[in-house]
Amino acid sequence: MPRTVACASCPLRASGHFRALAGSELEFIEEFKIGELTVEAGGPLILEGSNSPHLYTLFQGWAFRFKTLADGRRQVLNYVMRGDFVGLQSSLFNTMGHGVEALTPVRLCVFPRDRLWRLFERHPALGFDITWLAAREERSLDELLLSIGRRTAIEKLAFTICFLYSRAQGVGLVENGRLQLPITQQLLADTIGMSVVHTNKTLQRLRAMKCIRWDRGELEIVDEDKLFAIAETEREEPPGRPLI
Amino acid sequence: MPRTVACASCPLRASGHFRALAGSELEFIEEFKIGELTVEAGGPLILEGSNSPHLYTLFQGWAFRFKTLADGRRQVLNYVMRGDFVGLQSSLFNTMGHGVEALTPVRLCVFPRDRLWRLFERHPALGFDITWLAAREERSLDELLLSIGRRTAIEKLAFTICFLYSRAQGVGLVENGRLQLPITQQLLADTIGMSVVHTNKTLQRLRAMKCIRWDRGELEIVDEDKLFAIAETEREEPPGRPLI
DNA sequence: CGCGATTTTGAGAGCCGTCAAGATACGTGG
DNA sequence: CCACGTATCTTGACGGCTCTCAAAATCGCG
Repeated sequence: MPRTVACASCPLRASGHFRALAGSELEFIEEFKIGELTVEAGGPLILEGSNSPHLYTLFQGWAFRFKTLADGRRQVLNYVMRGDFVGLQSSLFNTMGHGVEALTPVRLCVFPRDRLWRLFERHPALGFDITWLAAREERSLDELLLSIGRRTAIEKLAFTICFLYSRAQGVGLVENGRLQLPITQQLLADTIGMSVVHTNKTLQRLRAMKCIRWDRGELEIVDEDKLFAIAETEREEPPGRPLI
Repeated sequence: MPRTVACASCPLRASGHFRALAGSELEFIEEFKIGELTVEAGGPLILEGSNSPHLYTLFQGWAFRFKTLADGRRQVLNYVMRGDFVGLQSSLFNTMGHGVEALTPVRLCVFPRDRLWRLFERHPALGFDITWLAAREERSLDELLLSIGRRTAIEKLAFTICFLYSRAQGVGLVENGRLQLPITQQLLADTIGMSVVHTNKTLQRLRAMKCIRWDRGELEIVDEDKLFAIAETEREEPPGRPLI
């Protein structure tokens, strides 16, 4: 039995959450992939400021992108869930502007960045897919920026929960309306630019309002309409999502 | 005399701030371009939530990207300067998640979004360029996010000024260390997620510290080292920047 | 010169951060 | 299975940064 999964029999691809590929595209990706990487929970996946020779697609577990200041203040930029592509920046600028860290044990497909150009050349549709993913990341950041900059504490929290829930739902991580969320309140605080203490108190307001239930790492949205109304955001993920 | 400029004699391209193109690429862009658009200061360039059939490259003036909440709260996401490409989101998702508004009279090259696919297909290098631009936008957003979420008021302001100055310098808008900045304090406040009042008071602290001079819309950085130290950021723009 | 937009200043309130300590959950080893 | 240590969550008090409100001063433009 091979240690790595063949792309043709990739369980993620079979899940139906991603756009179907032409046979030749799949073949190319199969050849593009040079291995798999496993990282334990809490381990670094990409170092801030590094010059990584690899690109990755996460196919199991959770991770997060972040930036830090010299004195340790940290900002979470986004969460990395299965199907997400990371490491593009070092391919284009020779340096990663952000770090990536595992939240749970994580498994990733590894691609060599020096063959990225060939991907664009041989399979424009895959190049288009990468642009699609970059634009989607940009859209997420736009929304988080609006949130941190202009929403109130409770709105920020509601938004972030809606955002995580929608994304997780988009890749089939929600079962019976429940989601296993491996996120501490400290991390949540670093996502919305607040202190842990105030994050905690605001979270309790959302619980008291019967919007959400969240204990032992399991999130359930009790009153979806109310929560999304507070967050003032859309429920949908853009369709036709690619998977490299 | 033609009303529109031929790409081959584009003054922006001749400025030396952008990567050189192969002849066939230039020809393609020439054909890709279907016209020019002029918008007056304060006018909308792209409407939030719209489904624009066009892509644009701004070649004269300043604009900004933003998102708003229902009650009018506004967050500036980034500034659009000459050479910047806007409108990609509607090509990929059929809807713009943000608006774009002109700060000064603005001129743009117009491209039809339904021919974007052909660009990837015929000229992978140009597709790669678009990915490059998207990744660069993402990097800018990462930095702004860190700023709004985790920097103090004076650090936010210092960072934003450094950011604007560096970008403007990268496209030749800085002359004798001076930059014409068409930005009001209200806009600056909406960029860093603060109120105008506090933005104003913080700006005066930076002036008192002799870091900057800024009046009548002209910005001069008096003590570059001090300002960048407060901002805790790098001075450089990634090299090899493309222009579509 | 006059009007609207922008900048500046002051005062007071409140949201949110820091500090600190206790409670609970989780993982590990005995 | 229990004991223990560490990480996480929770709670309370207090201070201050930043907001809102309001008004005056200045700038830009016709």
